Amino acid sequence: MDDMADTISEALPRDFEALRALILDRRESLPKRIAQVAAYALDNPDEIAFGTAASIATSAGVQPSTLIRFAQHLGYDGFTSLQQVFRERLRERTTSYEERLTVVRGDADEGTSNRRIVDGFLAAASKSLDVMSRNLDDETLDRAIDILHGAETIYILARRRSYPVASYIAYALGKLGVRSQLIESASGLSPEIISFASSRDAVIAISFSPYASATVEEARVLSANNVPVIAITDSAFSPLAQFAKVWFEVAEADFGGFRSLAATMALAMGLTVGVAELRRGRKGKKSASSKG
Amino acid sequence: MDDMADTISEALPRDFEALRALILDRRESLPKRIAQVAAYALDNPDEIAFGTAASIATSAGVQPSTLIRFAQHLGYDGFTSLQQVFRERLRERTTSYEERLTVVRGDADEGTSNRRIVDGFLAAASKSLDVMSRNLDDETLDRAIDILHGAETIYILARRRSYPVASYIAYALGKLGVRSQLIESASGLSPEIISFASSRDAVIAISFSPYASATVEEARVLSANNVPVIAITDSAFSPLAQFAKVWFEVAEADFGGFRSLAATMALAMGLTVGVAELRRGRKGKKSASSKG
DNA sequence: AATAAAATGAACTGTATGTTCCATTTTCGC
DNA sequence: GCGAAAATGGAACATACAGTTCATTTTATT
Repeated sequence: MDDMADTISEALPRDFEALRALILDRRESLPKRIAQVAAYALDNPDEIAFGTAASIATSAGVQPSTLIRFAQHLGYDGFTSLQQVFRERLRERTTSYEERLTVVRGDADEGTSNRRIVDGFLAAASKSLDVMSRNLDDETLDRAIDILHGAETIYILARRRSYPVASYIAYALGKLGVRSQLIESASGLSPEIISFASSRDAVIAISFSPYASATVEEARVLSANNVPVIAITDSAFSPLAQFAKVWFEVAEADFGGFRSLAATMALAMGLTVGVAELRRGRKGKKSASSKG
Repeated sequence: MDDMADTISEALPRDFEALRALILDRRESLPKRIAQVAAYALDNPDEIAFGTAASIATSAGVQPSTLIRFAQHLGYDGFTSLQQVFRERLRERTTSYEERLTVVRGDADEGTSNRRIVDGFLAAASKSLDVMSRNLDDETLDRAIDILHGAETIYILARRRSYPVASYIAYALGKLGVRSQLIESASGLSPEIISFASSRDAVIAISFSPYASATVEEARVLSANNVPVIAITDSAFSPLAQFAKVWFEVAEADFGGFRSLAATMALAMGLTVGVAELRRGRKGKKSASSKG
């Protein structure tokens, strides 16, 4: 049955993704120490890429020889060949914008000055996404979506710089069939509209320093009327953070005095689609069911 | 005068950026072969990070010993210490989103399903920025900004999904002291407002498939009245591309049917600030002067 | 043009590294 | 519970590597 060293024609992985899949696939059947190395490898791919067999073995808590055995178990002829895959991964990783902007061979003038401006905004956006990806708390997100899920109408509060996000949320919610009401600064009807909101509704309030007074005031009123407030803001000292039931701290990078909206947008879309998803599959009401 | 090996107290670079600056700084004064290595190093940092002294020397077309001399010229005590800097660079490079989404230890369940949705939007945004960074043409950008620079009033045309971008442009232009007029779908006044536009003005029209008929129609009318149109759209087949004086092709990645706006936003900000910059320093009218 | 100084090429060397080997322990089948 | 097979630890081994050295060439100085 077992055709060990014979017909290993299953082309052994040359790229990291395939290797990772292979390891996860065989995880169950690996010997204890080998599995220990496998786990370490997937958790510390950079270490494998850069370290020496001895140093890796030490920090993984095994003997160097186990590393070779691990590689051979997977079909590689030694640790070195396996290490190549981990190095390739770093090679192929796309360059970050910050780097692309500075790591140009010539002293400075790469592209026109206009290009440099756009690059600056691209870099700011990229950085913001990065920070968001690291800092976003799963539980906060779940609580926010849970609250929005139960709301009859979702009110959206934002002015000035935050307004584009609000308008996008309103548009997306509309497309997804979720009832929402955008509070615009233009219309003087804000007080009337707000007075309709009840505890069965919910509010998404978006505001960054310097906080638009209208947004803050309206959020305060709504909160006082027991309408749950989800706030997207930039610090714990934000007035919105005080009376929000759930609040997100979003740190947007800026360029030339204009802060990015990329991370806020992504979060907004996540909230929107998250709510819609939950409403669609009403059966699994609270617990977020894992779909495909 | 020259205090060579004596007082090298100028802390030698431990991070790549500083090293790069150091190399560029001394570029002129380096011996031929050393300079050859320096150029190769900045062009192929990944090779330096992973290769052996011998392999690098071969592909750089020098002797291995030259690599050591290069390192020592910069103040490092050997090739290995220099190589550490190149390796650190790869280590610190933030993981891309696509990777972060797939390279998770467990089979699938990293974070909640809501988290996965937000991650999806973050990844889409990141990808969009990446594509934009690669495809944006400097000349197109310069021409667009040049046209907008000469405009008395900038009209902004966008509906539905593109509307948030338009509202952000309007906000930013306002803050920067550039006269602009946002054409909203809500107000039935569009035709009247549009009729005021002349060839001394300009239009930014934003529309993606399926193109909002109002945007297309209004852009057509304006173009017919000799108002120059800058279009931001998604393909050469877009109706906007036909009568636009300058048009940008923006490929936004999507997640769950909702396309990102990150790249469009960055471009929009670039246009906005680019125009404002140009207007501020009116002296250097056409050629983009290098400031600071 | 002659001399000194710097730079370069190429072989050599000590060391650090991956790998192999074998004794010991653990796991599994009967 | 016994025996076989697999897995593991640890030391010995071979080699591939960075770094050194020295002869040669190139560049600068007088």
